[in-house]
Amino acid sequence: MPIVIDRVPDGVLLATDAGTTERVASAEFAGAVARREAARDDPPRWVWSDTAQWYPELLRAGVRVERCHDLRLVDAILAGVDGRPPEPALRRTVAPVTPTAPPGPTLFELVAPERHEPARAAVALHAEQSAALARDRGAGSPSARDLALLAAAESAGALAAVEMQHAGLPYSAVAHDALLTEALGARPVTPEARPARLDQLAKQVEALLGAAPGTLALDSPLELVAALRRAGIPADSTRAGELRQHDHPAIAPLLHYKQLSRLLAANGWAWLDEWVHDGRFRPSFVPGAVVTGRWGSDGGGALQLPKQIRGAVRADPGWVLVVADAAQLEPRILAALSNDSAMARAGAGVDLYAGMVGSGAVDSREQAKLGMLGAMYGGTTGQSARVLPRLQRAFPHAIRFVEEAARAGERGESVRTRLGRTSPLPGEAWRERQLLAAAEGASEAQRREARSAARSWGRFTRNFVVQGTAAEWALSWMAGVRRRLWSPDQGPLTEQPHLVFFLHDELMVHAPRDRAAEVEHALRAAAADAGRLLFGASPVSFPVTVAVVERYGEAK
DNA sequence: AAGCCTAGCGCC
DNA sequence: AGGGCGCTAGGCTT
Repeated sequence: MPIVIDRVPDGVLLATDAGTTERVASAEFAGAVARREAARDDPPRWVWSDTAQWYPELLRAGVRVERCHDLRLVDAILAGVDGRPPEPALRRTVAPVTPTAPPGPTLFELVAPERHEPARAAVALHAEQSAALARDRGAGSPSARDLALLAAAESAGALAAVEMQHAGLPYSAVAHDALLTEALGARPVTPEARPARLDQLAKQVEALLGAAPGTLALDSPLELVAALRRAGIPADSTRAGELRQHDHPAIAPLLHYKQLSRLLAANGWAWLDEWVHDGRFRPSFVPGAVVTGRWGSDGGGALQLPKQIRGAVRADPGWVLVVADAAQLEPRILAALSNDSAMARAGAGVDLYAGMVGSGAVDSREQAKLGMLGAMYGGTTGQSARVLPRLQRAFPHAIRFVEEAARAGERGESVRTRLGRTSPLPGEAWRERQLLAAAEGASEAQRREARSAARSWGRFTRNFVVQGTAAEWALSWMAGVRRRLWSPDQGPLTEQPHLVFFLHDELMVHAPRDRAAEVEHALRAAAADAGRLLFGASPVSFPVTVAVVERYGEAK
């Protein structure tokens, strides 16, 4: 649903081509918009179907959008709250536009001027959504204020995602290549050939397992397990964790092979060729991809950039990377959600886990971390389960909160994040199973399976409230950082401090060195803002660690 | 050839 | 019997 801009009575700018039959070239359009934007004191909020669809082209034309309302993303949230399917008109029919793609059809050519239905639908949807965001849904439902905040944060995230793709993460292909060469040997002439170091390790493993050179497909788990067994290693799988349990001379080189093979397959030269150009890594980010509200990615693997290669992420000369990480975000979120004052006190410093040790609740930082992760994920075994009783005594409100979220899921109910994002309900098969198991004459096996499925859904809802609220905090943080860095008068986005990376609880800003302190302040201040936005006067703090570095690998 | 699944491992 | 993802390779089905 493309774009003409118009004022609507509440001061919102609406993206619609209703009433306009003129064909306008997009550059011309963008220029007109830019002038109009610059003349305003009160920044407009653009309303459009899909930020990822429309914003890249505007950015390329030099137009930055400060605020928007993403109909598709907001509708998905509201649909979840109201338990209805998402609006079909907002289904994505065209792939999102690559920020660096050569200009395709202009915005106006994408919809013939004689067909205004999509635009009219956009107007109607926006009216509906505005009403829905303001509607009181009764006790226990998210407030209009919270949903509006969530809509704004989600939409701001969508803008930031496009801007990050547009700017790209500064990345040294030379450094990456050097790193690969150091680990694997020189780049083979053909992509199928095994680099020297990898080949050497493969032959070593074959020899140690008693196989002839070139006869063992190390990348095939089935073949490898068989070969291990033939060599007297009682392996059930080829997972690194299991292999380490076995004592055999072939294990060490095999683990090394697997590590290098992984590096080559996931982030080797092919990856470099595909994703790094002109000194920038431009992965895709997908806001709202995960039901909890976390972002996803669909190309480039932005959210899985291995620590091993982060040294290749390098600021431009004279610039720095300001890398900020929200310290122990999820347990802090839980402390705030549950109003657990003991946990809030433990989190008064920068290290919540150390604070838990200091309060005497647990013996070690490692124990604190494992225990909290287990509590938030629903772990029932190992060390995390052993620590749980102590956590329960020390932080009863926090533990009760996640337990109640788990029980709700086990009953087949939905749960909500702080701002109201609602978990999906289990499917029909799940319900059927629970009913059958509860009926008279159900077999022991049926009851056991139903119980297991219920527990599993409970682990999902248990985690949903924490992971989802953490995602809301992170979106609010990002939106705040973006707002604080915003200055449309100072030229293009990439000539001033700008966001380049986001990783669930971590933000990175690429900035001229002499502006690093200002950026650091923005990152810290926005984090404090985010805490207040979500939790008001809660005593829980949300400290961020900030590193000003030239290479991402130096942070942390 | 394309699509789907699993194994395994990378990130949080 | 620990939550959420994406990606690759192998291996199967269509």
